[in-house]
Amino acid sequence: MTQEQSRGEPESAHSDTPGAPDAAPPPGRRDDAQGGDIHMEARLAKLERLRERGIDPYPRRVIRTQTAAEARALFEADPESGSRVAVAGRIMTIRGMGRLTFATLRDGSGEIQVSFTRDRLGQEVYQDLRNLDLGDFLGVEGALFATRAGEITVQAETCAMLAKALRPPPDKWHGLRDVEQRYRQRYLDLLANEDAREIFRARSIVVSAIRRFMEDRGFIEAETPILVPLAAGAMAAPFRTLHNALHRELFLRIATELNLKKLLVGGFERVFEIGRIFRNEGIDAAHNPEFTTMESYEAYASYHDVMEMVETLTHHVCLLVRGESTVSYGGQAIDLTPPWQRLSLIDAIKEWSGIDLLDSRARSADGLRAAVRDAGLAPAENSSWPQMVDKLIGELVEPRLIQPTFLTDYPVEMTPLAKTTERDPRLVERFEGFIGGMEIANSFTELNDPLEQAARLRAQEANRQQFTTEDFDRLDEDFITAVEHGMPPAGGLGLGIDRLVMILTGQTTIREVVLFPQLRAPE
RNA sequence: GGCCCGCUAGCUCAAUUUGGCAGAGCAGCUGACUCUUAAUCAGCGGGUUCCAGGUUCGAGUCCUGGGCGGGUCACCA
Repeated sequence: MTQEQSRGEPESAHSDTPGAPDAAPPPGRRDDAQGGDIHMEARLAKLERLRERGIDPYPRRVIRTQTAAEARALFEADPESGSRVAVAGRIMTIRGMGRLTFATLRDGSGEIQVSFTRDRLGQEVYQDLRNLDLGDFLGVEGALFATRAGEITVQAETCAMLAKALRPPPDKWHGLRDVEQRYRQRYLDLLANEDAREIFRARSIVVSAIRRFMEDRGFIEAETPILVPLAAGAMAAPFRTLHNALHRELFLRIATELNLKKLLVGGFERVFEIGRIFRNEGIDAAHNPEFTTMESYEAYASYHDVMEMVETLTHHVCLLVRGESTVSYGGQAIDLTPPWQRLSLIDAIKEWSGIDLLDSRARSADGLRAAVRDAGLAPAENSSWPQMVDKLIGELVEPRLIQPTFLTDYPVEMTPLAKTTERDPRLVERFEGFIGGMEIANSFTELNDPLEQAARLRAQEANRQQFTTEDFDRLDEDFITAVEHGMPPAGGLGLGIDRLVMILTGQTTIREVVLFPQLRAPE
């Protein structure tokens, strides 16, 4: 290292060996589960040696005038100029050959090779290179040149330790494979695996593209409470928590729906929220207990308008992320170009199960249960009518909807917040959007009749009593009061961001698109 | 919760079939080397084989129980 330091003992002539290694900590082996081992001891010894040489391993100031990518571009623009640059990054590889050493630095823009020679740096500083390890952050200043092999390289004239790493990076060749460790220590995954970096870059693009798309359409973004006195607006079990000062039980929201609708009452005509919601249920390839949705509400629109918006938005985001309209998912080519297929739920179930949900025999829970059994499924003994419809959709319909499809017009029993259709009061104006056999969107023409809304939610409460499950919505009096003040007709939407990112990045488990997915507690 | 698979050096993996001294590459340490890029070459150190029992002369390997992870089914938007 150069800069201000380098007043050590002149090294004994022949050996390039720096300080004696016997100053290392006691050799007792330990392993604190993270590599508190020989590697860490060696690095701590090097850290100490740097300090003895008067070098701060964690300096406050950094001189960087180019990113790695900028430095390379500079050289490519004019290979003869010998431009001087100052780059900084993490040491990914280092190769010493006597009095010449090459290292590869990586920063946020990419990688660049740097070279050190004893001739240029002097013996003392060159010796200090022995205190470098993979993973350390280093700053290098010098002229650009191309090696015989053509690699653009910074010929170091000075170099400075920017941050010493005490633990080694993942295997530089194999990367990090252990799935659990990839999730628990995502930073190592990002460090080692370009694929992982790409997924989360794509996710960032998706979120920002959705936000811009909505803003361009005149929607304003809202942030509504996550801690709520009643978890309503969807059918799911909530997480509970306790507010100490209020001595009150609170819940984590399971949807942003009801508060956003209150904003419609308040006069905002187009609102959306991108945020985390929480559902206390099982964890699998398609479910993480906390996940991100974009919900939007548009006054004077219907679910037909929302359908158009969803297909346009999804296609737009796909183009931005992938540069084309198609994605490959689970070995199938999927084309997101609008318009997407529209399919009535009643027709879909009739076609794939033979059951006509509007037929009088299928209207009762017992009648439907018999029909579902005839269709080869095994509904639970006391399952409710909506639960069995849900099962039919999940087992027979959803897996077939690989190409983007809107499933439309659901039974009123399973959708308390949507307006009924004009031609059939047993159905509501609702659609769900499916891609790759996975639900990614849910939308209604919102129910704005306060009396009917209250009655429908009371029916949900009654069902929850009868079936003692969480599969029914709750009656939120504050929400009813708001609707009683008058809510404009509106089209609403819930879009699953995580699943959309899965589709767009070709991932088949949600954990690959959530930075820190929920896992069981260690130990 | 049921079933299946996995857990071996810091990392990635062998050895498990047929019970018989637990190995390699990378990383680490020592040395050589001025154009490497998974640098190379020589040498060295490094293991509670996830845990606890059991069978056996002998267990990484077989048996039982447990832990953690993954997959799948069930549950669940």
